[in-house]
Amino acid sequence: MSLKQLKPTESELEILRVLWERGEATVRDVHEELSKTKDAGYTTTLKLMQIMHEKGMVKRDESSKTHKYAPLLSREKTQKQFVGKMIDTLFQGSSSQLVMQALGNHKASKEELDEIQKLIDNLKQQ
Amino acid sequence: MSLKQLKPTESELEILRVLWERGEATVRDVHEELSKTKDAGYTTTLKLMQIMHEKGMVKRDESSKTHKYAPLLSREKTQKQFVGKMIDTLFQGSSSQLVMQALGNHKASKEELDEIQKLIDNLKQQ
DNA sequence: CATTGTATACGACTTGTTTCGTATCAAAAA
DNA sequence: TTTTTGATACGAAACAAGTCGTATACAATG
Repeated sequence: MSLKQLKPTESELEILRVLWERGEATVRDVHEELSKTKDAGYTTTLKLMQIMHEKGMVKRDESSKTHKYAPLLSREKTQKQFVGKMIDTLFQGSSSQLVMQALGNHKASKEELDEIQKLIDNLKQQ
Repeated sequence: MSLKQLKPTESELEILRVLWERGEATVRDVHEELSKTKDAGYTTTLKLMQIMHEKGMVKRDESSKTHKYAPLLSREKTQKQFVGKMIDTLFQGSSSQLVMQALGNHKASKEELDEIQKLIDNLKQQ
């Protein structure tokens, strides 16, 4: 029953994105942030966050009237989970194919490329 | 109304995976392949593939009693779609972060690493 | 104290996905 | 020709996600 297999939905990921960024946020914080790109009512966001709380994805500080939410899933674990799944179903198990896709279609700065190169050098040494 | 915005579900991706691999397959082919890792009845797979046909995700050759299905979404386009989405929602828009994640957690062979290195060299030149 | 504004709780509706039972059809086997 | 086998079609149930209306609580303000 660990957190490992909790798989956030699309909307839950959007909320988590905000929580990861801020560390902690109220429903209104999150809702305002999401409103920039999406239009759903306040109670929709509220309900979603309540459900996430039930599922154990976020923790809730109820000490004041206005609850504060914080993520329980780490960004890293979640990234790992999704990347793994994606490599399996979409890239025939080959991480390098995913890498080529990502680098080929989405620009990265010279600095980022340098960093990746460093990582590759490291991996090759082992 | 292009194919661009068709977003395959989890189950649809599994079916597409088989179709991409084989180029063309019957419902039974697909179902047998999926049975290895999943247990759902034959008619479930059938229905799913019929719906995919309605949605325009696959084409269907009905010239013989046993229909043959083939993908209409390309693997590349679909990969691109999902990778893009993922970079946005999970990697703050940074492709290199996704790359680091993928390389860090999932082994790649020396040959693959070489290939990636070549790609990076190319990208740097521009 | 009454009103207003801002919260949470909760139930219910809508839409989409997955599942499967059953009907039907056609070709191959008996 | 009758039966059996293997295929598609189709409807409906089960489930899940997302949406929102409304009830209710409470504190700040008038």
